[in-house]
Amino acid sequence: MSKALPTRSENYSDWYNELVKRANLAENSAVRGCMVIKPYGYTIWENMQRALDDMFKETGHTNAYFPLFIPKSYLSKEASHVEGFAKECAVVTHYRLKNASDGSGVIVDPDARLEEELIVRPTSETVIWSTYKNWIQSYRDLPLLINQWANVVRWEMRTRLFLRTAEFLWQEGHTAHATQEEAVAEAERMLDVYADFAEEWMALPVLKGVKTPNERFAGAIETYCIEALMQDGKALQAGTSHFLGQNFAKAFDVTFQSKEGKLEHVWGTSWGVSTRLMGALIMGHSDDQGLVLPPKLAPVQVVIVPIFKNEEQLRTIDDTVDSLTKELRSRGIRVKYDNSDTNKPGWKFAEYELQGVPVRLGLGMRDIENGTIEVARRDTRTKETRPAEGIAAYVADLLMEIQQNLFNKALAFRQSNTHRVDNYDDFRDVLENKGGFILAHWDGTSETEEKIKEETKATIRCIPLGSEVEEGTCIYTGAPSRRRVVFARAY
RNA sequence: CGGGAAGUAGCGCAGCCCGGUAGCGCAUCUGGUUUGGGACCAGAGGGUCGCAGGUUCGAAUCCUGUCUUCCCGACCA
Repeated sequence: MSKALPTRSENYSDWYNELVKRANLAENSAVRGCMVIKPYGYTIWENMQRALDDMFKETGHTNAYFPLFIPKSYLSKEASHVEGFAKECAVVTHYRLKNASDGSGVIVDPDARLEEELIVRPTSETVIWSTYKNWIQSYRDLPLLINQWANVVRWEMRTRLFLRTAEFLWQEGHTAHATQEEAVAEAERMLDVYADFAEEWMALPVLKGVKTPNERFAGAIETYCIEALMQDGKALQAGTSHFLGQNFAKAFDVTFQSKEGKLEHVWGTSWGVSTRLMGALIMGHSDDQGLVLPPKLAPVQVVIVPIFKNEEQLRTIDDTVDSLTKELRSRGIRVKYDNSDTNKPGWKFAEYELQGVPVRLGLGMRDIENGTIEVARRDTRTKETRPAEGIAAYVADLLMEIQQNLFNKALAFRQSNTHRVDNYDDFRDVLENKGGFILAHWDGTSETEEKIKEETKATIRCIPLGSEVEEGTCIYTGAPSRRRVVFARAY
């Protein structure tokens, strides 16, 4: 690995791409639009999965698994749903290969055409609702609260590591309820779960809101979302939760008998977050030295680097570190002791910074003599020498402080990059020169939304939940408006 | 699918205009000196120059075709 990353200010895209590769998170695969997630990156994803999964369990959900392939006829049962996904589906048409008669290699056997094509799932509503039809008969079967961890495929034209890939990993929850109120409450509850996860684990503040009809999930009545702000001033949709109404229940004829004995269609929700969260995590905190990870998600929370001139010194340091490591581990801290002699300390310092390890402890003969230890924190890039006595407790506190500090920094960044704007000129000016979230009045029509998007590339990220009513006029048409919505350019 | 650019060692690139049998940096291996912020010296290994044709005594270099990748658009979590 050679020297410095591109800087964020020079070229944000280059910086991001290089960072993802150099920090060993992921790389492009030879397979079109697909990504290889490397062990280090995958470990972060696993940490996210574990935390999310616990939250799903706490809210009463269980995991299950549904097929990768969706018969074409399933996908087309809900009209707006298929329309939304039709343009990005991978389709299986054959089930066998054979040797070419001219010996040129293997070809698709034309005799092995499938009677009905199979779609590689872009999302699983259709297979799942076709299954739910058999699982639900009575109100006693409800609510049905299921989540699946899976991969999905969307044939994207242009891809970017973690943010947009042809195949990605995600979780998708699919629930069925007896009443509309309960389903809406579920969609809102899961949005809260996502927001809590983003803020408490990823240390990223998010805006909660609902999408405009234009941006709504294909087949949903209402799409809730969380939106995060990246360091280049662009928005990133970090998670969505959909109230599906009875759309899928009707399309797949999923009914139940109520207490009163009436046959009714169930009410549905679906919600998901993907490996895109990795992109949000990277873009949200990292700097020109590399990745910055919140301690709660970091595969390694503390790295210990010995500084030694010979074998004998190393053995002395090893002994000291051994008890320190045990003490840290007993507090549940993930520790790595890198006493390899293949790289010098300076190289290790730079490398672990690149990988975003929150805390680094440096220990040499000087420290052993003085009873000290060097503590370096990744978030502020500051170092201090502290007494070795009580260092484990200090580090445990420091990790929590770093977690909080990252959130505070991200929140302060979002606040200073959120602008209230009252006319179109200012709107364009802020968009071009500052970026960030723009709070502006909108007349509520799709036409206006489309025009603004065409002219500025900015989209309505969300209509914030719980925002106060404020009389105003649309920045584009001047028509009356009763609340501000959030505009931004987005990933 | 439109508009650009690029395919040469594991990675990043030069060489191409003006044909003469392939080079640099990083990485790797060996030996030595080093080790508190990305060490240094010496040596070594590694490439049918994307692929297929053509021109030529001779092609990484010129011509034709083709494939792939990347960037900018259309599409999207």
